[in-house]
Order: sequence, then C-alpha cells, then structure tokens
Amino acid sequence: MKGATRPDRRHRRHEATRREILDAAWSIAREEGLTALSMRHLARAVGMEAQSLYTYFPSKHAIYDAMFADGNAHLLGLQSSLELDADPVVALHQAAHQFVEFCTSDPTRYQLLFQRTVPGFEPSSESYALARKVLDFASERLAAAGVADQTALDLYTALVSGLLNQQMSNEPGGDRWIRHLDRALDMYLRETTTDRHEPT
Amino acid sequence: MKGATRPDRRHRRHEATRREILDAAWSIAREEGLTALSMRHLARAVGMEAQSLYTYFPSKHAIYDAMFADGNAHLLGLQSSLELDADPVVALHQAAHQFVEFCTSDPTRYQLLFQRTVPGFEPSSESYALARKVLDFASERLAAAGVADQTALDLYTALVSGLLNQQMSNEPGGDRWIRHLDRALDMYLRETTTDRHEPT
DNA sequence: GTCTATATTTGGATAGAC
DNA sequence: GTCTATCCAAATATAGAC
Repeated sequence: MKGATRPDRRHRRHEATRREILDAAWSIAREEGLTALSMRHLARAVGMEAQSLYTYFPSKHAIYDAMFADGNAHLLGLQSSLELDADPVVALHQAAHQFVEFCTSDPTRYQLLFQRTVPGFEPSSESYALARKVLDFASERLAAAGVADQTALDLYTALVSGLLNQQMSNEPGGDRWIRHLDRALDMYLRETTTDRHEPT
Repeated sequence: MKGATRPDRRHRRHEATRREILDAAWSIAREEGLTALSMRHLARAVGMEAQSLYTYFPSKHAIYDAMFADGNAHLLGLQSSLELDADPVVALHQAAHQFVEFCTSDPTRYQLLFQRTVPGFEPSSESYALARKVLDFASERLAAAGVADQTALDLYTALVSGLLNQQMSNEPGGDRWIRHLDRALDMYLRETTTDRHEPT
C-alpha cells in the first residue's frame, strides 16, 4: 500500500503555500508599507503562527528577495509581450510608457524594486539577474532608436527615473511629473541622436 | 547672594548640549545608517543615559526633524554665499554644481533631506519651510536663465534629482551619472528656452 | 508541517529619586 | 539635569513536542 504522499505532490503543495504567503506579503506591504511587514503579521494573514513561516522561507530577507524576484519577473513578462511599433522611436515611447505605468500602478513594488529603502535588504544574485534583464531590455530599445553609447544610456535612466522619483515621492497617484515623459524623451533623443533627415 | 544660575546662561548651556547631541546623531547616522540611530546608541555617544536625552528632545522624531532643519539651513547658507556669474546660464550651472556637490559629499544627509527613507518621519512645517526656500532658490536661478513656467521647473528637478539618485543608489562616491550634469543642463535649456539670437 | 514555549535583542518612553 | 529602575511593545529566530 502507498501510504506516503508522492514527493512531487508534496512539492506542489509546498509551492502553492509559498505562493500564498508571498501574495499575503504583497498585500500587507501595499496596505501598511514595506517596513511594516513582519513575520507575526504575515503569519496572521495566512492563518499560521509566525514560526511556521520558516518552513517556507529561511528568513524575512528571503521573503523580500522572493518579492523582488516576483516583481521583476512580472515586469519582464509585460515587456516581452508588448507589441512594439515598427518605428523604433515610437517603440521607445511605448516601452517607456509601459515602464512608467508598471511603476506608478504599485508604489510599494516600485519602492522594493527600484529604490533601496528596506533597511538591510539586498537582492540575491539570482534575483538581481532578473533586474539586469529588465535594464537590458531598455538598452535594446534605445539602440534600436539610434542611441548606442553607455553614457547616453545612463542619461536615459536618470531622466526616466528622475521623473518617476519626483512623482512617487511628492505626488503619488498624480501625473505632475510623468506627464512630461514624452516631452522628456523627445528632448533626450534630440540630444543623443544625429538626425540624418533635414540636412539643410 | 545670587545662588541660582542666570536664565540666559542656563539657556545657552542647554543649546550647547543640544548641538552636541545633534552632532553625535549625524556622526552615528553617517557611520551606521539613518535607521540605525537609536536613543540608547546616541546617548552612549554623548556619555549620557538614553532617558536624559528627553530633556533636550521630546522624541526620536524630534531629533530627525532637527537634523532635517540643520541640513537645509546649511544648504541655504551655502547657496546664499555663492558668488554667481553675471551670465544667468553660467550661474545656473554653478548653482547646480554646488547643489550636486552638497548632496554627494554626504549621502546620509542626502537621504534624510531628499529621499523619504526614514520609516515614520515627516518634517515639521517649520523645518519644511526651509526646504521650500531651497527650492525657491532654484526657481529664481531658472527664471533668470529664461525658464519661467512651472512645468519646466518640474522637469528641471526631475533631471537633476534623477542624475543624483542614480549616482547615490548605484555608485556612491563615483561620477558615472553626475558627470553628465553640464550636458544635461544644456540639453534642458535648449528645450525650455527660446533662443532669441540666431534667428536665421 | 504546525504548533507551544521560549530565547534573545532591541527599541521608545515614563516615574521618581537625587 | 541626570540618574536608576522599569514598563511596554515588538521583532527575529530556535527547540522540541505532536
């Protein structure tokens, strides 16, 4: 007789609970802030004792790390599935808008992924690799639009993140800064690309 | 006989001790991070018991607030005493460089003044008024250079803070982003001002 | 896998003697 | 103004029974 649960079944169950905990963590962080997330609080939300969480995550930082990976994976999925215009300049605007939408739609996630506000947290190298891929995506969009060098890429990230930071810090939910995104992109492209048409 | 200390003398002594505590707080925050600052830790640094600090500051937040005011007052002093070039465009570059230097020279201060990273802290209205004056300064420099409207001012703060944020977050101490400050300013001015010379 | 019990640390803040 | 003595709350994490 096979009294024991099959290993893969147990594994699936384990993963499902992990997912459940992670979702609850996002929920708490969104409602009360990233730093307000605690093991006790999280445990209560999923109907467990705090100590039982250690079966699924070795530490609180591991939970932050899983959230970090989670958010980046989500963004990568969005970026991959976005239908880009044939015109690389239009495509760059599209991609930038998608990124801004992703960030503004969830300030907590933005804080975890792009600001360094959680006290002792640093992403693991595995999670950080995902963040790198996100940046590579932007790099490709820029190259397609005629911007190739590293310095111009740095200026781009500064410009977009500058608008986002101001928006999220001073007027979350509004558009006082991010509504200048298109203007900022045009300004940026005028600076960093050499127009080959209109030679006169 | 006048056995009691004169009130103003007592007041001066009180202020001196306050100053001493504040300096120690900056020192600790710089060495171990803003969030690592605790009453016990701070008290040990000045040779007191933690409880005695409450004679000088009613709460921990009051200490953060005093630090916030401190930093902004310092910046205002620097801005006021800077000799600006007669050419408003050159003057804008000067002022921007001074600001960037102020920020990069003390990451902890930058974090307290311009990022919102301390968990529950929000500056009092008195302290915030100082921060407003700092922004007014930038506003005047921009107006002198021919940038008057609010949207352009928002774009300016996004641009400068964007470079700073990237620099402080990803490579503190380096210049990978801030070395593009002049280029970014020129790009910005080209976008936001109408050149009256070269009408052809 | 989940629980109870507990260790351990750390924090902010108050009361009252001196 | 400074101290001792506490209070109170909250956090992460481990040990071991079931």
